[in-house]
Amino acid sequence: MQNIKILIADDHTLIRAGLRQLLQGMGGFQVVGEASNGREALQKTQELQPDIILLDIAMSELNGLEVAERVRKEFETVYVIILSMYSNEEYVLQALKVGAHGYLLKDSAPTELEIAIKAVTRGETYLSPSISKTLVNDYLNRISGTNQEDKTMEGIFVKLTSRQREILQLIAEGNTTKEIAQKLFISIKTVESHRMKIMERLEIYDIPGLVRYAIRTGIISPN
Amino acid sequence: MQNIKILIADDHTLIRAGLRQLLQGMGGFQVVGEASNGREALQKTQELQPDIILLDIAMSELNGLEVAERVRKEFETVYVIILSMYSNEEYVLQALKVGAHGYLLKDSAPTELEIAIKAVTRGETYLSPSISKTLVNDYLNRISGTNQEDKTMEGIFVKLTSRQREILQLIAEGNTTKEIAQKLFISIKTVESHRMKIMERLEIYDIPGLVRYAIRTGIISPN
DNA sequence: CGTACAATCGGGGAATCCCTTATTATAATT
DNA sequence: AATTATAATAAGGGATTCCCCGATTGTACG
Repeated sequence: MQNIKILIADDHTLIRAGLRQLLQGMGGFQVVGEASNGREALQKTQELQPDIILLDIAMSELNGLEVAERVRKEFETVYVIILSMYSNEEYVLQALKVGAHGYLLKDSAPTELEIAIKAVTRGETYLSPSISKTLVNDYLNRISGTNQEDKTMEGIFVKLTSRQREILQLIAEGNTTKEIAQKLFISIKTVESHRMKIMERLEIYDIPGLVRYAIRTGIISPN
Repeated sequence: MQNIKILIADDHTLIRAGLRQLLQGMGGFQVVGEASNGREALQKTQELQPDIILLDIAMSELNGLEVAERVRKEFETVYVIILSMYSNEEYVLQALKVGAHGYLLKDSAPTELEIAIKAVTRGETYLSPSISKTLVNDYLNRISGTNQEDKTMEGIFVKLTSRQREILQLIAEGNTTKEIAQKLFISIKTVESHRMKIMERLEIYDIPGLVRYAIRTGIISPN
């Protein structure tokens, strides 16, 4: 069995060096190159023809998701694993959409990296276990169904109804349940009911989490 | 010459594993432990009595700068190196202010890490070369001159006490009052009291507002 | 016409929030 | 040394919210 050739793309030199050491310590892997930004990642993919690219999302020039998309189009034989700090649904969905083979959180055990690489080279798709299953299922259902315009990246707009978004925004803007009820001329109980539905949908069960979600998805700004 | 005992504190397991491999490959260093959040970093510092702590800034529970401040106060023999993605003026200044011995960008060569650790153990202060000299000189001038209250951190760091920032972070991360009380080993009533003081100081009287403030000022990220 | 789901509302108990007050310790000032 | 200020701790108590249950109505879709 030949070594698996790997290209590491991450903005941070120390992180790249660390990953390189980690992979070399595992055996069976050969780090054939490093890239310190997205554009370089594309160049080196062409030059070095690796089996696998490990792609950080937050890179200058061209972010990891962009790189993933182009690599998938231009180099069909290269497997792409996204390495991300975040389990944001938007990122994960976008990664799936552009055809990444793996999505691994930086908060993963080293062995998980090994497992992910091996799974991907067998043609499987690997996602970090902590990534919501329902999320992925939703996505898969959606794309397998009537396709049309891809509704994937409407982000929040597919997950919540209009009313729920309205209430989420009011919550994130600091209105209390009572205030929301008054503004919308509905009962406090109804607002509570909406809030709970929102929490279930998003799988976020605390108010600060809802606020952060609203900011991430652009429903409100932090200002 | 004995091995230098190192504690690594970073939210991300993969990054920690990478750094560990990197340091072990260098020789002369012994990674005696890892911490996956700020509070754990404090605990392990006490337990393991390392010579050096490598501290990421963006950590849950307690951010790296807070940890640095406390470690400097409580464990005078431990050297502190901040490992950061950013060369933000505010971060660097704050790091200097709380008495960190080093500030290293994650975008540094592996050898720089080695150099930094050795410099620091000799009692020197090490900063990544790309960090502006003028910045540091300005700071040093300011503190050596008429001291007064340090106006450096007009942002968050003058408005809140360390304890208050800690609690604000925990609130914004979605911990309930009870959870915070348990984590800090204090009464619920005390947490409530802190929260009210924070609200008065910031003139923000709702939790979503506090969360937005924490995001604006970089105490937490929206993710 | 049945199934699904959105939007509405209620009961009731647990938990939190909000306001006031208080004690102790430490830091700064005089 | 005495005073003042402020941080960190905590309790009491009433108002409010949260959370888990269920229920009704309307609408869209096959």
